[in-house]
Amino acid sequence: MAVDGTAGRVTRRRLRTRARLLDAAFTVFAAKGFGHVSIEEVCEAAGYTRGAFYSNFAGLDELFFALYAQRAELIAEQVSGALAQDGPDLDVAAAVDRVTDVLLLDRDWLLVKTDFLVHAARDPDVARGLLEHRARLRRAVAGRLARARGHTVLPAVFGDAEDAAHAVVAAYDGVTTQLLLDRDAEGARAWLRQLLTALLTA
Amino acid sequence: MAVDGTAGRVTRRRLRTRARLLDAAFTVFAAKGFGHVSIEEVCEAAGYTRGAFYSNFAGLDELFFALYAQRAELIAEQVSGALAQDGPDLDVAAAVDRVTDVLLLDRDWLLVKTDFLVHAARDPDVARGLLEHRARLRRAVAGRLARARGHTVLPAVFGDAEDAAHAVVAAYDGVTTQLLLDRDAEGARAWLRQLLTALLTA
DNA sequence: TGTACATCAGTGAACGCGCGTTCACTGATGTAC
DNA sequence: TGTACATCAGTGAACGCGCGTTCACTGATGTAC
Repeated sequence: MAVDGTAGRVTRRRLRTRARLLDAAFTVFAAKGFGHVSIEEVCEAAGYTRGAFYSNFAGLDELFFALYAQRAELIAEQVSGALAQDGPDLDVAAAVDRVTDVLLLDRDWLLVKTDFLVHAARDPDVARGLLEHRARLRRAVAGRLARARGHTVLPAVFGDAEDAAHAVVAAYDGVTTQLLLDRDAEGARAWLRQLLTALLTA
Repeated sequence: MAVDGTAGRVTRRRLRTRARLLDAAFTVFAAKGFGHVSIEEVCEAAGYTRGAFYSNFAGLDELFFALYAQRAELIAEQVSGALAQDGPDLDVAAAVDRVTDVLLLDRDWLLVKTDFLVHAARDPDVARGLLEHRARLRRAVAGRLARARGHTVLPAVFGDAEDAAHAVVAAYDGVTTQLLLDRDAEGARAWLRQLLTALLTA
């Protein structure tokens, strides 16, 4: 958006190029990790020259951030969808299964996400953005738990639904770490289910 | 070790150089992250020329691995120490506190560890090594839990002590993720304590 | 303990490559009539 | 719908730097007597 308030004319062609660069970047970043990726590699994978890259992004960091933002938005929508799917008093177990499926399905995403975490851990500004995204997901979970409360389950030692949601996120992060190493997606899902059950039932 | 079985004479000087390179590497890796670090930077931080580096390591990967192995060994010893400290029937809470202190104290270590995780996630051979290290820690925890069982606490829905130890590790990993982002070490410790309490008591 | 010698460890300069970054140019796209 | 023109988006070559890697050399260290 320019200073005068116009969007500055974003052509179709530009959007397509940007999208292709982002898609290629996802593949390359997942395969080699941010920090082992050159602009040159991303361009080659996308089928563009480096000039095209600089016409769309200021550098690798900006591309990486855009990539993360795009995918994170996608995931957030899927999670919200999975949580909203059933009525107010249906059991939590089914919701847990659906969310678990969304979150642990794509190993490439887990890799990129962890790369981003480690990047954010060294830059407070980036960290702030990531924390906000996490807070958004957590609130969605908390809302769902609050809705279920009194109907089906009895959360354990946690004060409120926010606290319990925090625990859910921690369990998810913990299981992610294990999954990244042992590549056992089936086991991870079962294990996350078991953990959440232990945490969310009295 | 040479083929003839001799250790090939490791001089004092060599040991010192190696140690200094490793220490400098730890600082530099923690600050910038593996993948944003050049051999040149490590050498400069350590006060050596690049030739010295190549005289001791084949490349950055080898240095990084050596660094991880060294520090992981240190942590493992500290954890074992913290777990063994009290008698067979003292409460788990105190042990939890001590272990928590060891594991969440050094942010630099958490950064390097996560870098290593993300590296291992892309290389099955490296992953195997890391998984073995984790298994060792987990067994130490499981042993401690088994010792306590019947005395003080009643582990929850987990089948055996191994399972419960697995949950402890997951909780630790989950809290680590959060701590890397919000830098709230005090909160992380309190939170890990709460999580472990929720997981390990019925 | 002291000296002479052999070997080792780290130096520092040199080479070259990969790639980040820039920019004049051209073909593609959008707009006005 | 078609044409002419203006602007934009991506091309590809060029430049230069940072740094990985090598290697002949020298000062440090260890050993034998």
